[in-house]
This record gives sequence, C-alpha cells and structure tokens, in this order.
Amino acid sequence: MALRIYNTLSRRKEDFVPVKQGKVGMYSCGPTVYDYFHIGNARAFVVPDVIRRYLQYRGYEVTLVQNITDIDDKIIRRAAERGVTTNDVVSQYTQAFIDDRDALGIKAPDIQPRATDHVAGMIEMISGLIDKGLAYERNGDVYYDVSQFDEYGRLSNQNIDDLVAGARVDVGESKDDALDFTLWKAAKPGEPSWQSPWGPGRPGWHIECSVMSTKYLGATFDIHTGGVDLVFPHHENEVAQSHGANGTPPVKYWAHNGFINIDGQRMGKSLGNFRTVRDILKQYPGKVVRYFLISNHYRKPINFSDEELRMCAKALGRLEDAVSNALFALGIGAGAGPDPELAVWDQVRRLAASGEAGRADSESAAGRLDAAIAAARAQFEESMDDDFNTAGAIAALHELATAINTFVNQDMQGQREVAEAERSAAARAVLTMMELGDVVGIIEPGFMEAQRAGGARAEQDGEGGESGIGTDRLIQLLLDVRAEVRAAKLYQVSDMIRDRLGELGVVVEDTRDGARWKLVGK
RNA sequence: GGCGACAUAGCCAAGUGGUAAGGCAGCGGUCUGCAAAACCGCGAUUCCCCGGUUCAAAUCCGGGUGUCGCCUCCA
Repeated sequence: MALRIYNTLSRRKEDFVPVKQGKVGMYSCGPTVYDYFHIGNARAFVVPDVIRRYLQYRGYEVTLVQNITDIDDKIIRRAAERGVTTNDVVSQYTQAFIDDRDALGIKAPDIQPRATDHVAGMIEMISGLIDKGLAYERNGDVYYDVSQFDEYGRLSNQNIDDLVAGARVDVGESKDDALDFTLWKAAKPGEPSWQSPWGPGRPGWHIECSVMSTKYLGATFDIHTGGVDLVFPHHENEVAQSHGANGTPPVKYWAHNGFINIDGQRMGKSLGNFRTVRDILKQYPGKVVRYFLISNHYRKPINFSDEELRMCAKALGRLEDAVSNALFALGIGAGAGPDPELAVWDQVRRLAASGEAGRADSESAAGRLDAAIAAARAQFEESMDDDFNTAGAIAALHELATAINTFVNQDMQGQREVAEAERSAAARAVLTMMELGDVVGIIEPGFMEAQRAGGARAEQDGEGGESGIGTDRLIQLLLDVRAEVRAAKLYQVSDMIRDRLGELGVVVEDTRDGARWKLVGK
C-alpha cells in the first residue's frame, strides 16, 4: 500500500510521490530563539522528526532542513528587556533549543540554517521580486504586492476579499494594499540592521524560509511542515514569495500539525498558559513526553495534562518491560549470555539470525511468535502509511508486547530447556520491537542497550565506577544472598533486602528463573 | 462575518460502508511465601442529537447542538 499524506493545499490525503524518485526534501519551520520552547512547539518539532524517520524506514533518502530564526521583533524586545545584546539572547536559547530537542529524542536536521547567515540571499530574492514588479519599496520598507499573485489565499483556503476585511495595517506602514506583507523592514534606531539597496534594515518574517528552502532544497521540494497557525499568513506568504521568485510552486505537500491545548484552551505564549518542555522534563523523561506527543494523530488537537503524561509513562513502560522480560528470559546481557564478549544487541542479532522466521511450523510456539511479529509489523506499516498514524502504530507495538510477554511466560520462563528455535524467535521479536519503536523514536537503542540479564542499569557503572567494584555486581551479590535466605524461608530478611533496594530505586522482581532487577526513576 | 477542525467506554485514543483496535484506571481469575511483573476474562447492543441514502453507516448526505482554532506576533 502506498504512503498517503494529508495535504493542506488540497485538503485531502494524497499518494506520496516525491519530486525525485527515492529522495525527499523536507523543510520544517524551526524555533525563534527568544525563549525556552513549550510543549506545543515540541509537537511541531517531533512531527517532522517522525515523518523523516518513517520515510527513511521506507527507504527514502531524506534531507531535512530546519531554520533557526535568530532575528525578529521578539528577540529584539527580549534583549531590550534584559539589557543584553540580541546575540546573547540568541546564543542562550539556541543552546536551550538543542538541549531540549535532544532530550525529546529529536534528531538534528541535516541542515540547520540561521536567518542571519542568509541576509545576502534574502536581499537578492527581494531585489529579484522588485525587478519582476512583484514587490515595491516605500521609505526603506519593501512590500510584496499580493495583487500580483492570483493564487494568493489558496493554501489557507481564503478568498482575497475576506482576507482584506480582516487585515490590519500597522501605524507607520505605507503599504499600497492592506494584504501586502513586509519583505524588508527599514531599521529603527538601535536595532540590528544590514545594509541593503533600500537602506539599512532587516528581513521580514517570511522571507528567510523562502530563501533557505530554495537554497538547500531547490525551487520545488516535497514536504513542508509547521503548526496550523502558520498556514496563514506565514506559509501563504512563503508560497507567494517563492513562487514569485522561482516561478514554480515551492512545496508539493504541506503538512500542518494541530495544537496542544491546556484545560481545553489553546496553549500560547501570549496567553501565558504554556508549559515549557524544560519544565516538564523535570518530572518526566523525554521519551514519555515524546510518547505523549505521538499518542494522537498529528493533525488532531491534544489536551495536555499530568494525568495524560502519567498514562503515557505507564504505557511506554509496558513496551520497555516486554523487551527486558525477553532479554532476561534469554539470559542476554552485557557480560552474560552465551558469548559474554559480545555487546547485548550483537548477541540478540546473532541469535535472531540463527533461526529463520516462517520456517517453524505454525503450530509451534516459535511459529506463532513469528506470525505475531509479522502481524505487528504489517499493522505498524499500514498505520504509518496512512498519513503517519502514530496512534495506530503504537497499538501495533502493544500487540507485539503482549505476544512477547505471553511467549516468555508460557514458553520460556521456568522451562528446563528452551529450544534454539524459540530463543531465536524471541530474539526476533525483541529486535522488531526495537526497530519499530525507534522509527517513532520512543524506544531508544541507547537506553535499551543498557539492558542486561540482571535488569536495566544506569550508564555510569560499566566497569566498576569509582569503587572499582561495580554497582551491578553489588546488587547481584545482594540478590544472591537474598536467594539463599529465601530458600531458607527467612522472608523477613529477603523482604527487607527488596524494600531497601526499592528505596534506592532498584526494583526487584522474582520470577521462576530467579530474581531480576531494574532501575526506576529517571 | 469568512475559513476550518473536532465530538467513539470512567479517562486517553484508532477506526471513511460490512457489523467497535490499542493504552490507562477498575473488577474477577491464574501465577507468587508475599509483592511486583505477566497472562486470561469482564466493560461502549453502540460511536453528540434528529432525519435521509443503502441489504448494510461510527463511517455517506441534510439539518441541529457543543467544544476549539485560524482570519493579528504565535507551533
């Protein structure tokens, strides 16, 4: 089945056919770096990340460009409030953006251009628009002449007359028409400015995206993402500029994500009801926040609440537990397993490859698990093919988790001998969970890499930590002692060990094959 | 005023013509010394309301109600 994308331009789902076969050019509207970004902004950054990952999974070579807007009214205002330079503001929040982005598991774009590095290109494009008679200069400002572009309003599905009725003209502007928008602003005293044919000034809001997308992706590229609120005027104007300058429609598919509401109201900086990602990350790991963001379809509004995040944390934990349950049953972990020298995932991969999916007869446990794996993958792909339906894709992962847990419980745990075919199938199930979980970015290989036979571990203690002994080994020692006292039915002692470890964040779970542990908390 | 989105169990949520995925919470059961984890079972005769089309509609059409958004800086 073909991949389908909802296109704002046509207001319907369309089959995805890239401009160049096998390649995809994407442009994502990035941050204006004047503050920490909030959970609503985060959605606009996670959505293109998921689209990109899925397109790559589908075999496309993707180039993702995301701008950083580092010159704008809000930045200038923020710098003035604080008595610092705009550069100070920009560098502080650019770094904050990168940190928070990383915490959410959003991969860096291939190209992350900054507006101020492209002023020359903007001046060039504006000059070109003036030369073509599509733009005009007034007192050092330059405006785009909307009346010259007969498709204006198409993206936002507005007709010109209605737009005119709602348009506002700021004091001091001298536009010929209320709809005309600014390409270049004459500098006011004390503002950062660049020299231009129209005098010192700075670029308007929209022009940077036209210039940078054209430069890095060409006159026509495949997918442009952003929040729904950018449809008008930002993207409408972007289309007008780019089309005017390049003579061709700039974007094939426009994908706009819905808002995040809080208490049923739109979350917005101007309303003051926003929650920054930085703040939320103090309570929940980034992967939980990410799970929350993709638990609904990207075009639908989501309501933000702590209850919702708690539910997501539980649900995600279930997926992760299925993986660690299986690894425990397989006896695979760093420094453990049949070949302790191999890293965890190499062991899993080797084991998975040792059998052949589909070979086992469908009456066998291994055969049933392989069938469940195939079904989960099919459901995952079908959902993602349908306009990146991540909610359906996550449901597929949960079905896979159930299959893994059932298999581990019934067919592996407590069995004297587990056939190689079954071990191999379990390894394939784990690898599939990891692979698909990584496509939507909620199960991080780096995190799961830390899984080991005894449970999950913190990253730091690999070879013994400061004491030179190793937390893992100490925990294992305690668990060995506990196994002895349990065998002697000294349950007060064994429970104390479990409770005290629990206070340290080490959760101990007894199974038929012995105790396993994992770290909880962050 | 113009444009648009959404309305599915206690909560979150998928599902665009064929008889309601998945998660969280709850209840019952299995397993366990206990706990945890896990699995199984139970839960919407029904998808905001009213009409209509159809052998068949949560899904299509008409009307209504409610919530939210864009039209102005805003993901």
